[in-house]
Amino acid sequence: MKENSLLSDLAAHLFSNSSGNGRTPSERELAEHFGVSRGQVREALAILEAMRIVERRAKSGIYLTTTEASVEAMALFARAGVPLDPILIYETVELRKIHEIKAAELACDRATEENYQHLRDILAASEAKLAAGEGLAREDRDFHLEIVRATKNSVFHRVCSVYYVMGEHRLPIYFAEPARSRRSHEEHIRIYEALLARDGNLAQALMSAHLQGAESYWKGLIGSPATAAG
Amino acid sequence: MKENSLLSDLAAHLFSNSSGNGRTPSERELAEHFGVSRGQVREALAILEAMRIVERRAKSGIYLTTTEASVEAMALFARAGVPLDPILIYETVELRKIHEIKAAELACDRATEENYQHLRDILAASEAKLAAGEGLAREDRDFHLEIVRATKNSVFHRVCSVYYVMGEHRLPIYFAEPARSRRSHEEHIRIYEALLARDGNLAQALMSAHLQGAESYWKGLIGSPATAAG
DNA sequence: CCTCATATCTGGTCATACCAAATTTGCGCA
DNA sequence: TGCGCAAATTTGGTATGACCAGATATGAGG
Repeated sequence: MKENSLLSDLAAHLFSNSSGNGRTPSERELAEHFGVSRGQVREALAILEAMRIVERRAKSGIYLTTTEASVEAMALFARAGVPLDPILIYETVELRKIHEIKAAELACDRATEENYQHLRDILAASEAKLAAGEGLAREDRDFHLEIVRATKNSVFHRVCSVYYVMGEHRLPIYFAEPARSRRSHEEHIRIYEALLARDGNLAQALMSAHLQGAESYWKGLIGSPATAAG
Repeated sequence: MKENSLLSDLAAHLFSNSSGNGRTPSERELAEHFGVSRGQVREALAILEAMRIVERRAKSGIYLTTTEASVEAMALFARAGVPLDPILIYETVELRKIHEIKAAELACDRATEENYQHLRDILAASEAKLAAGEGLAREDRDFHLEIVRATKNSVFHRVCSVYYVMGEHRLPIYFAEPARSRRSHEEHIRIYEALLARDGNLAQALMSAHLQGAESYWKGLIGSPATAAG
């Protein structure tokens, strides 16, 4: 779990210490602030630039470019604790629905015994967590990603993995409510049964209803997405 | 168009010059090979590591980790001219279908006059290209991405942008055939009309049929995806 | 208050050096 | 010949310092 803490810290720092025009402190200042060499700062900045979080202009400075940030960048932000624009969260949930309802359908055709076994393991782990009064953040993520994995489309899995990283800090909050964890778990069981029966339509419907709960939760939390227009 | 050529070249070089266990040449060797300082190589490697293309093990070496590469990494590969695993291409096309059919439906509800104007501009540009006997690679990408943009979901757009970067080298080949360009263009027109009529079902159906053509093309080119199982 | 020359700042790049752990080499022993 | 272990080497991780040239800020002069 060591990860690259400088990268996360730097990303967070840049957002707190940028002037109106999005200009951040210079490499030399950042190096001094974090107590590392300029080389280390440059390495981290290279990554942030590849993620389109910042733009480095020669002989001028480093500027934030949030509007163009890639999805991988958003995951990094979430990890670093940088608050994401609520609209982005709402958009992510919508995209997640598109992905996972389709994944449920495809998984009905393509899931192998290995996938089913993993799902059973995850459900068992969930039971244990529930019995212990703990939240299901990790198990929820594992369950959903295993279904995506069952589509046998690795690109699909790569894409979906990203927004679960984004939710790393948020899911535990969502599942802090025991009633929510239990209901989610029971819905997972029904989805698993539909997958096992290879009933594509049922799996889609159940997944849709399941995700609707999450969508409503976020909607209620961040208010109307009407401001997203424009 | 300058881009970071060292990054692309390095990625390509690592694939050509790695030993059986995936170990690549050392930083010092790479620096000498490309005629740059070790610092530059490290900056590029930091990005490749962030993309999960390589793993740097302290005091040991740099190792390829293709299986875990992110989608952004795949786009980088494509740009660098590194041949992608045909299975990945097939998987990407499948994912694209999932995305864009849904995007067409959503766009019917959310497209604004600005979107329609952009689509008209792109179609006009396509006509011009066709008249000049040129391929429609760029216009095809712009058309499809504009529909995704019309969903007003920026995360959606970010995700979809990635695999158009991946196709940068391939699309021109696809559209080299004039008959294909013309048919594609005519299908675009029909899709535009469905969007304008805000007929979600029709737009989905047309988009599905349109993408089916591309899927067949790739399928025929790379053979049966049966080997993707397992 | 505006203009323009000058001093300063900034990213881009390179060369070197040291560290400590991983890896390889090779000597000596069985 | 084969094995084991210590010494030499390689490797990534990190820091320091320097130079370049263009962008930027500063300030004197009109």
